[in-house]
Amino acid sequence: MKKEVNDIRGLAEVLGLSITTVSRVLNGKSIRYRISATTQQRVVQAAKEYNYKPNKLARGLKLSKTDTLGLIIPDISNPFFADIAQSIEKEARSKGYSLILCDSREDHLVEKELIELLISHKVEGIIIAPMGTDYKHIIQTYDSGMPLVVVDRCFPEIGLPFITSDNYQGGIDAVNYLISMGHRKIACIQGIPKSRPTVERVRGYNEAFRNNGIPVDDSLIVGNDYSTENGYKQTRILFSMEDPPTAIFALSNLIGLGVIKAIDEMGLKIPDNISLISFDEQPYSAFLGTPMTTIDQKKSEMGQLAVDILLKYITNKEYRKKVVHMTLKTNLIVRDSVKKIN
Amino acid sequence: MKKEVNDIRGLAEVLGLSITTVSRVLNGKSIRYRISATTQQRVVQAAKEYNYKPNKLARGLKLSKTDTLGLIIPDISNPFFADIAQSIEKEARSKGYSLILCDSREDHLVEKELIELLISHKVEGIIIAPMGTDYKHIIQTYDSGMPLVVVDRCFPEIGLPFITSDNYQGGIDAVNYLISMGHRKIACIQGIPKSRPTVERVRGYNEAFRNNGIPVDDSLIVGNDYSTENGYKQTRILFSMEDPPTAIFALSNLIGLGVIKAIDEMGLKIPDNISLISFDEQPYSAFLGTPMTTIDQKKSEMGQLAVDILLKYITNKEYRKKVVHMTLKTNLIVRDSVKKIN
DNA sequence: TCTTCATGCGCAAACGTTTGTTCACAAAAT
DNA sequence: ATTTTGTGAACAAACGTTTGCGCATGAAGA
Repeated sequence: MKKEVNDIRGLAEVLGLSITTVSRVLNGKSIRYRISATTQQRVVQAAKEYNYKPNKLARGLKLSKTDTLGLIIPDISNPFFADIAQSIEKEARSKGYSLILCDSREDHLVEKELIELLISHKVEGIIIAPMGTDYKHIIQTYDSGMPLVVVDRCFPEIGLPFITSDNYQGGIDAVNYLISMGHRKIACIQGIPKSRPTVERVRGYNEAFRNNGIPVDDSLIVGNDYSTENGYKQTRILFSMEDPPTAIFALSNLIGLGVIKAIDEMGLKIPDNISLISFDEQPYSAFLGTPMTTIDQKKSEMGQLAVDILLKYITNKEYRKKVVHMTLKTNLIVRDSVKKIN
Repeated sequence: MKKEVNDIRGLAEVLGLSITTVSRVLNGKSIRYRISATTQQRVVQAAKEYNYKPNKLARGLKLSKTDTLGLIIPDISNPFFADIAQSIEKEARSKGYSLILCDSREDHLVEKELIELLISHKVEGIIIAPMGTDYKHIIQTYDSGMPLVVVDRCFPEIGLPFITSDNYQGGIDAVNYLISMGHRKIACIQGIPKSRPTVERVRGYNEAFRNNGIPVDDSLIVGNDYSTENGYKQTRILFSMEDPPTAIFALSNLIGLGVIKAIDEMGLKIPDNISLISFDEQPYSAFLGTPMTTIDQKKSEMGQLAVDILLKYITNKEYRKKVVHMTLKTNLIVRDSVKKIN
């Protein structure tokens, strides 16, 4: 039976060479250090044979290079973020990086701790989809020199690199469409109120009304987070009004699901009794009770670009001065959940 | 401005103490090494003040303790696995562990490489939802001493710890229900044919027929992976037969979605033209065109238990001799996608 | 024959921790 | 006055790598 080799030392021993030489060959520095061709081949061969893989801890300690990125997501069970996470993982690994996954559960304190956790893990960079209401901890991390890019819930007012959807235009498109279908009394169920996607989508909502010369009723802008529960609750409340809206603009796929649940429970029908349009397309969107009209986001592009930019920051110190702000087009997918009225 | 402290050395310097003493205090070994109470307080205070966090690489190298677990998932964009991943992340972190997330994309070769990657990262244990067709690489890793637990796609025939659903009973329940609703010609669209969940669910399918004294038509057991595409394609094929089935048993939520898509495209209705029951409940299941009857799995329990068991393996060498095999009850959720016939 | 040079490889320090052992000092015991 | 004891803290090695520098050896040039 072959000797167990877990060390570079072990490998060096079976080869009768020094650790130094083995390391050099394995790191492709043979020419630079004039290692003979035969030695080179022997080392490579033995490394394969004994399945030697360098210890990433030791390597990371020595080189300050851990081949690891950190990812902080507010809720991985939300398919929107699961999709982003998947594309990030794929892109990262294809570039030789592993991913430490953290789920902040939309908790600000947890988010702070997770950043520190990632730092102590010596990740080379961080991709974060933050809660989106506060950025002190994030900018502080960024300013300390940690390569970092924000996805989805960005902060355009400060110098943090981000990549997100064009939520403003998405909001305009959604509401324009509703208005073009004759709707005037349109409720908007928000995500986290101060988070950028919500702010922008609401801004689009307002802008669409203004463009069409219709006054906005602020009392129809309700809700406070991206969850199904919020969608459900707010819909029930909206329909407890004497004159409920004719349409709802749900600011996330989860909210949309909550709206449907409430509508369902009340024995009402989409779009007969209420029209619905929801942000974020999902595989099931087309197969819901009423196929849903949605605003699609380029999730996999978002993840991929986030990694590419982050990697540029990591490898190119000069590039780090550029603060990349990137906005991805959204796409209105018309189905059956909006009724033409009047 | 305060001096920057990234080192234990830096911290020791500002304190005028040796590295040794600082380390001991921070690791709670003050009594054992007779560090005075005042020194103790000074150290703790300074550590907080300078926000010192030990370098996990150095610590891991020295202690062979990385506080890191590896997770390999075949497809994180599949909400079934996203849910499991979420509960795993939560449970792991609550126990002080971080998670390296890997997505094997149902690719056997990738899966092998990912295991080696995790090993070189010196994770303390691995949770893997494998492709489920081959286990050589997995058992080899396990035998080498790496704590490991398999979730979902297990291999009961070999000595690998696992935790999965009672897919056999789930299959029986589903088909029993269909039969009780008068169905006899029931198609089964499989996941990966040799993977355990599929094998067991199909076994349940057969058993239910036998129990009811009905012969099984093997030609109705079709399909070859857990994807939406598979569900779609097989449904189209099934309906190209002269005498199509009256019901379909879809062996995953993704397959179920594919079935719906095909039915939809053909202008047919669930359950009028075809009944459907699908494995794995999802938040949207209740709100589909026809609210879907499903077999629910205890996903978060699965994740949580996987971590708990893995941690026992890690911390308790004795426990490692026990090979835990755990099976979680499934639950039939009846909705409207199955019609009573005859 | 003696110096110079190219070739091929190894020594040892360093990365940031932890920890067995040792050391210095003062107080107590002899 | 000397030894013992107790107290508090530091020295240095080790974890598995990488790498600047140095050290042999033999061939070529003087």
